[in-house]
Amino acid sequence: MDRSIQDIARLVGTTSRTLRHYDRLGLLPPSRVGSNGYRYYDDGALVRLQRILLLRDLGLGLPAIADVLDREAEPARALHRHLELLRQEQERLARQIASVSLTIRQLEGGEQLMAENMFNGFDHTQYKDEVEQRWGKEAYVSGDRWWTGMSDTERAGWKARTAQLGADWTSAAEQGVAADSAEAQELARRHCEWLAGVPGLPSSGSGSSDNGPSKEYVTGLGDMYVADDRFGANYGGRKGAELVRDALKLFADRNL
Amino acid sequence: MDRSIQDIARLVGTTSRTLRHYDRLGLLPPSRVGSNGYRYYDDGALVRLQRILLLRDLGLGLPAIADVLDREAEPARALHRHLELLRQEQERLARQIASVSLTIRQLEGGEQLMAENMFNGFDHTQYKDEVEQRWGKEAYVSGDRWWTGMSDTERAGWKARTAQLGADWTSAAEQGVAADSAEAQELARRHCEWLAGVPGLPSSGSGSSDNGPSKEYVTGLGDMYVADDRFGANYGGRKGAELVRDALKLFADRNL
DNA sequence: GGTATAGGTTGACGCTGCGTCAAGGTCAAT
DNA sequence: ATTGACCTTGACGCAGCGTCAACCTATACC
Repeated sequence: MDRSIQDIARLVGTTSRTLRHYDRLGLLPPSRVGSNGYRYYDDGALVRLQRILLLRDLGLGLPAIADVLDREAEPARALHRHLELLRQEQERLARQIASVSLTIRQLEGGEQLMAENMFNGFDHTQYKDEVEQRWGKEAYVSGDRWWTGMSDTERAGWKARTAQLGADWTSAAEQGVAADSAEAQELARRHCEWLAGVPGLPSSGSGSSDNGPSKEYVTGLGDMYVADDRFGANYGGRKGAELVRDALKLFADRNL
Repeated sequence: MDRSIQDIARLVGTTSRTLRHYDRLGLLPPSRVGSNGYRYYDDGALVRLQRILLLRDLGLGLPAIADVLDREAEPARALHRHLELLRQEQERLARQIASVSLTIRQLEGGEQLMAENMFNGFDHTQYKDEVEQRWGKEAYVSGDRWWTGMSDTERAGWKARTAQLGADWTSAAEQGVAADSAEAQELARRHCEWLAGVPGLPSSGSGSSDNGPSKEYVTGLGDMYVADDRFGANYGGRKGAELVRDALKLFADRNL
């Protein structure tokens, strides 16, 4: 009545290695072990194996399967939890697919679309004159190289990260957060951190630990946000831009 | 101008461990390494890192990212391939979700967990011999689609027929009908007919008009009914299961 | 100069679910 | 006895780092 490990494996369409694996995990011990060490499985073990494989096909992990089978935990509850996970995973995938599709469209859209994207995110070249005036030609050149040197893909990613910051600023502005509030100051900190990710900006300190943008740069940037509607649009309109400017100035005064 | 590993890591929102990992993979070597072994990154490295993280967020693996960045392989092509993978994964997830949902509904519908699943063609195809080994996963998939693709009325009808068959087997067993009796053999015929309605089952005829289940499949199924109490429960307990098994074997020997 | 603190370095294990050798016993048949 | 099929127990590999561990370095304060 007992069957060898291979017999069982072929019967259910798996491998002997898997069965040994399950044995070691304690998930499916053989019903009998010969004096030679051979594993033998009876019908009971076979049934258990079927259950295991069924649950596995449903996507449950081996520990979860052991839980359901051994502790008689109500399968429905476990499956409900599992379903939640699957749904989340599916959503994550859907978002990823959307991102990839968007990126592809942008890539294939050519230069035109690129320009629009650049403007949408943070078009450094658009402000060539201002940047040059304030920070000199080198700052502009290196910044421009950085930006134009990016592929469309990268620009899209930069845009995405920037968008999160913009969204946070916007919601803060809508909630009437004060510029000197902890929340706004935290946003300001993130904003500076984000700025530091842009190479070629004038740095305040030469030390490695403090290399954010300079105080002047940050305050000037805030002014620019207010002065230029295109910037403000990314931060919740005029009110948002003013919040950004004020919060940045406070933050710069205090920390830079 | 160079920044330490921690600076860079915080800048882009990752960890120094990750950067070391990328270094070891050759994906992102530091722009400079101090005599003390410290890694330093310049703007170029920062840009590259941002590209890496963007592609990673899109779900690409590190080798694929290296491909895109180093070999100047057209990103669009790589992304198209990647998109294909993502879509497949999403479909797989969708099927899994459908399966889990179905299982939950069945559980909450009140009856045996695995039994009905197996009837649906989910799992009992695993009782296959070597020749039929290529069935299985595919049977699972098509079985799932078959079931979830049915309308409610269809499902109800199928369930009713299944239940009727079970009831008839049970009453036959209770009346002590013999496996080789005309009555039991008629039930066996109905049983095979019913089986033929489940897609993805190994068929006896390779291309013939006779596409019922194979002889081996039917006898194996009978063995399973006896081996597994949950099946037996649908056919009047152990006695019922044994009747089904014996009758099926006889029928298979004679007619398949 | 000593020391506290923060940050740097190179290993190396852990996690998931097995696939895939490697080296060597066992069994049934020739 | 030999062959060939099957069995056993390790142990590495994969993806992408997290997480110690053990041990330098840099900076700053007293």
